Amino acid sequence: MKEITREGVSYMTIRRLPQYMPLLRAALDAGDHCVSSTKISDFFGLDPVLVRKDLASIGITGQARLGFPVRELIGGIERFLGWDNLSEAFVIGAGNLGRALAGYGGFGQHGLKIVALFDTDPEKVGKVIAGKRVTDMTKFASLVERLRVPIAILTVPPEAAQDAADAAIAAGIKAIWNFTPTKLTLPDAIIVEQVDLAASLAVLSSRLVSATRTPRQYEEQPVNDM
Amino acid sequence: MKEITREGVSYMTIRRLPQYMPLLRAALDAGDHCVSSTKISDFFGLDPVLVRKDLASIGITGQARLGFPVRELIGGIERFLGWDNLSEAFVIGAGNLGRALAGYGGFGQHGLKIVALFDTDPEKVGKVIAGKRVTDMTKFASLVERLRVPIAILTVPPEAAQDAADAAIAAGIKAIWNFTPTKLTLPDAIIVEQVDLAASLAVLSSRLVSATRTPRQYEEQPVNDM
DNA sequence: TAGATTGTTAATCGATTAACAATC
DNA sequence: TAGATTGTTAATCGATTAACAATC
Repeated sequence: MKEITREGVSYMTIRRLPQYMPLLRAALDAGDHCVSSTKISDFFGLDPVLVRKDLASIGITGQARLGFPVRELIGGIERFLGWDNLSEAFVIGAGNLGRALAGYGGFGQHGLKIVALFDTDPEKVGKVIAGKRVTDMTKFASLVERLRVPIAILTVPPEAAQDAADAAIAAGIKAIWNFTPTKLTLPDAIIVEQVDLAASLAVLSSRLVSATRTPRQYEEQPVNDM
Repeated sequence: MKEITREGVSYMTIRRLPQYMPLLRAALDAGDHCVSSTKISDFFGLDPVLVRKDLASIGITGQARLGFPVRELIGGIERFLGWDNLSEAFVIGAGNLGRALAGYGGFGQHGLKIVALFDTDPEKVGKVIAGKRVTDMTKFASLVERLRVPIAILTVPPEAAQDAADAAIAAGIKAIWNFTPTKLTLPDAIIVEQVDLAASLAVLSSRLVSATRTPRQYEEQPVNDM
């Protein structure tokens, strides 16, 4: 088992690594023992050197002439991302978005296990979504402590986001995956990952404007990457 | 009305611009005529020069000693992003995620108007979500053509994503906001913006691994930005 | 061996930060 | 005027790409 490096891995590399996984899993299913950086890069329109750099930066090496051993590659990426051990998460906010995330079956492959949803609305409390119970928010702190849940997924209305985040931190949550558009002010030690739909939409709509208002320009737009 | 530049605006700038908006709207509500780059940058932990560069790149200039006129600033950003004219969108896939997006009231401020949802499931067709009707997917093409809807928001199951995208393009859709984890293969002229939750989760979980497996490291992690 | 592929070192490119003059 | 703030030019930093030697 190779040593996984942790320092010196760039932000962009971390974002690309999970994208490699479906291709690698497909290769494994097809019975391939090795996969070349060229095969990976072709699929994503990347430079093969970039793929090798990504893999080298987490300590995975290939073999000249053969490529990278698929099984080790998958294991290495999973280990680097912490996807080899499931991390448990609570969803705060059992609206449509919270329920959509709770119902998504794919997070298991990404090392995430949603355990329960929380809400303040008595109408919602008690319901079960994809096998996960909607629990009253008053029980949040004690359950975080008892189950040592490290992650809160925030899907409350924007105006409730800061309070919910504060409550989560007070309860001992280590990381917040924030799906609300609210910018949170939290202690530095807390890990916050923002899902910024406004930014994503801005990229889309600014390209659309370029394409429609000045048709000739859209071929010169920066490539999709996010 | 100042001229808005379109070329030479970086990807990161485009992603930051919408984040400035809530602060600017708040300043406007508070009756401020001007806001300085320092005030904006403080709020986000950015360098004030970066804010000025962002604004300069879309052709907005400030006044020494005063800062930037709030009203012009808001107008300029909205115009650059195309948020001054509402773009209409169809949601394909009326599951929890599609319904969550259809029910979100904030897109109007971001120049997006969700007009209807589409699904193949007869159980869902006919229902109304936040005033938007769930329509049978068979009617998609004719409605895109009739209403000249430029944007499709893709919230179908992963395995249905490519087919749905192909259908959208065939119908005349110009841009796809893809919420599925499926990498789409589409003509170059089509604008695709990927909401990549796996990438976002990878950033979160790799930091969490660093923090828990090697506690001393987490202070040296790259800053939040997404 | 020959050739495909990796891994490393240097060059390029782009974005951010630093320094400082210009302005109101 | 003095001082806060902008805008520009240069320096730094980081990520990507190019060139090429090493390897199986």
